[in-house]
Amino acid sequence: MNDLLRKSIEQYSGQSLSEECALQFDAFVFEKTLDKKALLLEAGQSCNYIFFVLSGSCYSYLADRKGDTQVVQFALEGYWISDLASFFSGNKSTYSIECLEPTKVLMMNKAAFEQACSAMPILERYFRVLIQNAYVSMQYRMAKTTSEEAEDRYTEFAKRHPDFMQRIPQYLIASYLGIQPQSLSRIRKQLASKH
Amino acid sequence: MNDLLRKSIEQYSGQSLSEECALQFDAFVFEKTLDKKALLLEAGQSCNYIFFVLSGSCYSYLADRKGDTQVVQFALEGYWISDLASFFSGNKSTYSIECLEPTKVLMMNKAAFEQACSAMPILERYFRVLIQNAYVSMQYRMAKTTSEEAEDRYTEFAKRHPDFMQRIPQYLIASYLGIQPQSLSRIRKQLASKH
DNA sequence: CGGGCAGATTAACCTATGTTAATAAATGAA
DNA sequence: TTCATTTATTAACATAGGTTAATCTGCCCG
Repeated sequence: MNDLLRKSIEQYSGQSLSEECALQFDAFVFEKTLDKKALLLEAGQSCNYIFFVLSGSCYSYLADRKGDTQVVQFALEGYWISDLASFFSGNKSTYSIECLEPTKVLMMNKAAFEQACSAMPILERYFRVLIQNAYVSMQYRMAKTTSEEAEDRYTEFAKRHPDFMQRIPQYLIASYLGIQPQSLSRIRKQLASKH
Repeated sequence: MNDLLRKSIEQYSGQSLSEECALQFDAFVFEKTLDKKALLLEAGQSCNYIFFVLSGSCYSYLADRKGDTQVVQFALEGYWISDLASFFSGNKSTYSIECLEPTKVLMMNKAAFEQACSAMPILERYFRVLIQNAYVSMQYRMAKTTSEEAEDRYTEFAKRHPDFMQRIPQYLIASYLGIQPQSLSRIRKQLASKH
C-alpha cells in the first residue's frame, strides 16, 4: 500500500492499519497516470470513482451562470477528490476534475468502496471522519467567506495553504476565493506595499 | 420514538427502523424545552450534545472579526444542529446556538452517540449519509456563493426554503446570505418592482 | 390600550470589487 | 533560440453592496 494513503488512514481513523487490511485494500483500487490538463472527470458524466492523489495535483470546478470556471476544491498529494453527489447517487456530475500537473491517482469505484467499508471497519470510520472534517471546515470557511473581505480570505488562504500557493496558478486561487484574477493582483500589490 | 426522527432515520439510511431499535435509541437521548432566545450552546463552552429539533426553530452563529453575528445554520423541526467540531473533538465551540421560537429538542451526548452507532449499524449509516449530504450541499452552496450575486443567492434561498422564509427574521437570512439587512431590503424592493 | 422595542425600509453617500482593455512576464513547444 | 500561448499585472471606469442615519411598522408586555 502507498505510504501517503496508509498515513492518511491511520491519522484520520486513529487506528493502525494491519498488513492484512492494507493488502486487502489494494485489491479494491487501481492506479492511473495522467498528463497535465487531462480530465479525471467531465461534468455531465456519471462520476464512478473517488480519486486519491499519489503525486501531482488537480482541482474540481463547475461552470457558473456566465459559463466561467468556479473552482470547488484543490487536491495535492494525499488528498481525496471526487464529485461525491454523483458518486453516491449515480446521477450526472456537476463538477469536472482536471490535472494541474502530470498526476498519479488511485481510483476506487462505488462497489469497491461499499465492499471495502463493510469488510474493514477501520475504513468505514476513516471515510466517516474524513467527510466529517471536510464538512466542519467547509461550514467554517463558508461563514468566513460571507463575513470577510477578499483580502482577509486571501491572507488566510495563503497562511493555511503555503503548499498550494507554490503550485497553483493565481487565477485558480482567485476563482476559489470568489474574486477576479485582476482583483487578486490588486490585493497582492496592496499587501506588498504594506511591508 | 418521535415520528419526525423515525422518518429522518428511515429516509437517510434507506432502511426501516425496527421497534426494538427505536426503543433502544430513545434510551440514548432526552428531551428539553426552551424559551425563545434561550441558548442551546454558547460559544466558548464545549459542545457536549447534538440536538434534534422536535418543534420550534433555532440557528447557529459565530461572531465575525467586527463582533457581528454571522449565521451558520438554521434548523427547523426535523433538523439536527450542533457545533460538530467541538462535539467530536471536545474543544471549545466557536458557534452559539439560539432558539428563534419556543423550542423542543432531543439531546444526545457523545458517549451516547458512539454507543448508539456501534450498537445499531442503521444509525452509523444514518449519520454518515446525513453528514455526507450536508457536506455535498455545503460545497455546492460555497461555489454558488463565491460565483453569484446577492440577488441570485436570495432568490435561490427563497425558492429552496419557503418554510424558512415564513419563520426566520430577514436580518438573519441576510446574515446567512452574507449581506446587510439594508441590502436585502433593497434587493427585495428591486425584485418586487420587476413584477 | 399605549409605550417601548425589535425588525424592516429608505435614502445618500462611500468603497471594494467587477469590467474592459492593454501590456508584460512567464512558460512551453518547435 | 524564437514564437505562441498562458498567466499576471496595471489602469480607468462602472457598479453592487456597505455604511450611516433616519423613519416606519408592528407587536409584545405592562
